[in-house]
Amino acid sequence: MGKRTTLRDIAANVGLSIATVSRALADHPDISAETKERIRDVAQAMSYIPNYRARYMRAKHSRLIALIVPEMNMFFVPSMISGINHVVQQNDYSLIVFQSDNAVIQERRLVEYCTHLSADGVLLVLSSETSDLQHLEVLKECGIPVVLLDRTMETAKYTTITIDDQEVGREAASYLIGHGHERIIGVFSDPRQRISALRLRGFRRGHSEHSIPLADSQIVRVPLIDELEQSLDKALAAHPDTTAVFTMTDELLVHTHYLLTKRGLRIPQDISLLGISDGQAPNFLYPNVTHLRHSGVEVGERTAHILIGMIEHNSDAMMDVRIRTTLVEMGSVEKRTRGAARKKR
Amino acid sequence: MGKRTTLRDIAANVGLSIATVSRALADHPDISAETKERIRDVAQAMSYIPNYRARYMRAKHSRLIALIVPEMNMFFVPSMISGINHVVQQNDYSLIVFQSDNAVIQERRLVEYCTHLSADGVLLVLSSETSDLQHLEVLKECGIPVVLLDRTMETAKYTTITIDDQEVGREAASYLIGHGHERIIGVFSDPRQRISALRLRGFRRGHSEHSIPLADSQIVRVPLIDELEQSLDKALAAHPDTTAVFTMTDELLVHTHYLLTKRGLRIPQDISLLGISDGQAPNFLYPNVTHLRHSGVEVGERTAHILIGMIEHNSDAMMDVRIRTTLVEMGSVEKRTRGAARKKR
DNA sequence: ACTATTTGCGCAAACGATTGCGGATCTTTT
DNA sequence: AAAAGATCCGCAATCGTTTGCGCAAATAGT
Repeated sequence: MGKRTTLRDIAANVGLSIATVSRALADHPDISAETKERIRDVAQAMSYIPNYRARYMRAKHSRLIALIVPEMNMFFVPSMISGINHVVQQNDYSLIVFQSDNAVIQERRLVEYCTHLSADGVLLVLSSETSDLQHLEVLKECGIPVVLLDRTMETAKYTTITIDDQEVGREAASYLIGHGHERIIGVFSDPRQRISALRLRGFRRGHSEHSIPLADSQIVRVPLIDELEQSLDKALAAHPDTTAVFTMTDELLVHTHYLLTKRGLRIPQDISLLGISDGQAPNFLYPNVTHLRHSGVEVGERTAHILIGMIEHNSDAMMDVRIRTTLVEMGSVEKRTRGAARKKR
Repeated sequence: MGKRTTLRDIAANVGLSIATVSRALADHPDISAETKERIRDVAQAMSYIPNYRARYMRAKHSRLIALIVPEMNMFFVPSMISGINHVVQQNDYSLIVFQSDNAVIQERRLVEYCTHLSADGVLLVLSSETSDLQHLEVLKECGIPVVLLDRTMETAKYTTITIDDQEVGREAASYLIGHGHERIIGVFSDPRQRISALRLRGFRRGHSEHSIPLADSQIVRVPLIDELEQSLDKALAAHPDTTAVFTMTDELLVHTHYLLTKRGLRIPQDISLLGISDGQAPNFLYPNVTHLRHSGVEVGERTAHILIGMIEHNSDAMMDVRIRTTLVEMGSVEKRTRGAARKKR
C-alpha cells in the first residue's frame, strides 16, 4: 500500500542526489564517512528496502534459479529440493519451483516461462512424457545454462547429473545373487523411461554375468502404481521358487513391502527384499530394508553447485556426472545356501 | 551471451516506434491489423522474448509468491507444495520456495528477502523456534499479504490456515474410546509447538468427555524422532494394558508402526493404531492404518487461493480457516468389548 | 467545403536502481 | 600565487517495458 521508500525519497530527505545515496549505501569510497552515516541513518529511519528487481534489471541477471520437476513425489524429490535449496541460498540465489505434472506441454511452457523471468539457470527433471529436447533450445538461445538431473535422455547435449542407473541395476542383481538368490523378481516402473530401461538392463547384465537365467516373467513393469499388486501376484505365482525381490524406486519399494507383508510373507525369512533408495523409507519399514543408497540431498547439492558454476564462469562445458551409490545392509536380505528353495511359512 | 532482442530491436527493424511495437504485441486496438501482423512476424523471426521483470517493475508487482517452510519433510510438505503450486501456476504467478531450517534467524532473513524481491505475497509455515511474529511486521509495512499455514501461533494477527488441531485430537481419542479402547498411548512431538500442544489438549479432552482417565505417562513426547523408541518402550512398559496407540503426525506414525511391529505386536490384533495423516503413509503400511485425513493438497490449494485473493483484492481482512479432517477407516483399529484386556500373542 | 470524429502512430515520462564522467571545492605542492 | 592533486558529489544515461497524451492524416457528418 504505502509506497516503499526509494533512493529518491532518501535523496530528497537528506538533500543529496540519488547517485550519492546509492553510493553511500553501497559503501563506495567516493563518499565521505559522515555523509555515509547520515544517509544510512535516514535510510534506516525511513525503513528503506532496496528493490532487487530494479537492481538486477540493470545488471542483467536475476539471481533466480528455476527448478522444474514432474511431480512432488514424497520420495527423493523433497530431499533433492532440500539439497538444491541449501546451496542456492548459500550463494545468494533464489530457487523458484515449477511442476510439469509429467506433461511435455507443461514442461515446454515452463521452460519458456523461465526465459521470460530471465532465470539465471534452470534445473530440470524431465517429465516421463518427454521424448526430445527441442524445447530446451530456447534456453540455449538466451544463454541460460541448464542441467538435467535424475532422469535424462540419450542425446546428452546437456549437462547431466544422474546416478549410474545401469550400474546400480547390475549391483543389485549381483548382490542378491552373491547372497545365494537365484530366482529374483525385479520390480520396475514404466519401461519407456530411460531410468527404468537402464536399471533393468543392468539388472539383466548382473544376472548374465553370474550365468543366472532371468525370465521375462520375472520382470514386473508397473507404469501405474495401482497395477503393482496384480503384476506382482502374477510374477510370484509364475515363480514360486522366488527368494528375493528387487525394487528400483522408493515408491515401488514401500508398496512392494506392503504387498509382500500382506501376503503373509516374512522378510527376510520367506523372501528377501532389496531396493534403491535415498534412505528414508528403508528406516521405517520393518524390517529395515537393505538398499543401494543415493542421497537426494547430495544429488541436489552437487547439481546446484554445478549449475552455479556454469552461471558464474559462463561455462558451457558439458558434463555427465554420475552420483555413486552405496550399499546399506539392513537385514532384509537373507544369505542362502546355493539352491535352497524358499521356506514355507 | 547474445543479447536478447528487445522491443527496441524490433522497432528499429520494422521502422516503427517502440511504443507501437509494444502495443502491437499487446494487441492494442490503436494499432492497425497489418502493422500488428508485420510486427508479430518480425518479433517471431527475431525470436523476441518479453522481459517480465522490466514489465512487472513498471507495474509494481512481481507475480512472485514466496513460500517459506521449516524443512522439506517427506510427509505433508510435498503434497502441500504441490497444491500450492497448482493454483499459483494456474493464476500466472510463480512460486519461489525457501527453507528456514527451523531457525528463526533464517526465517527473519528470508522474510526480509521476500521484501527485497517484492514478492506479491508470502506463505509461511512457522519454524518451531519461532515464538513471536515481530519479524513479519516488515511485510505489513510493504503491504505484502501473508498467510500462515499448518503451524501457527496464538496471536492471530495474520490470516491463518490450519486444521482444527484441538478438535482432531479430541476426535482421535473419542474414536478409539468409542471402539472400546480405554488405555491409549498418545505419541506427540515437541510439546512447545502449538500444533502439538493443541492436539494433546484435544486428546485429553476426548478422554475426559468419556470419563476415561489419562495418565501423564500415557503421553509420549518426542522432540526428536530418535527418542521415540525409548519413550515408547517406557510408556508401553508402564501400561501393559495398553490397547491402542495414537500418533499425531505422519512421521510419528510410520516410526511408531515400525517400532510396534519390531516389538512383535500385531496390528490390530495385539494393539490398535490411529494416526493423523495426509493419507499416503497409511497406504503402504501393513495393515493400512486408520487415520484422520487432512489432504496436504487441499491445504495448499486453499491457502494459495486465499493468498491470491488477498493480493488481487488488496484485502487485508484477516481470516482463520480450519481445514476439516475426515476419518478414514482402514483396519488398524480393532473394536473391543469394554474392559477386555490386551490379548497375548 | 468546413468542421467533427476516428484511426494509427510517436514522444516522453515513469518504474528504481547503478555508474562513467565531469565539476566543484579544498588541500597540497612548487 | 598559480598549478596540481584529492576529495566529494551530481548529471545523465541506461536496463526493457508500459501508457497518457498529443498530433497528423483519413474518414465522416452537415
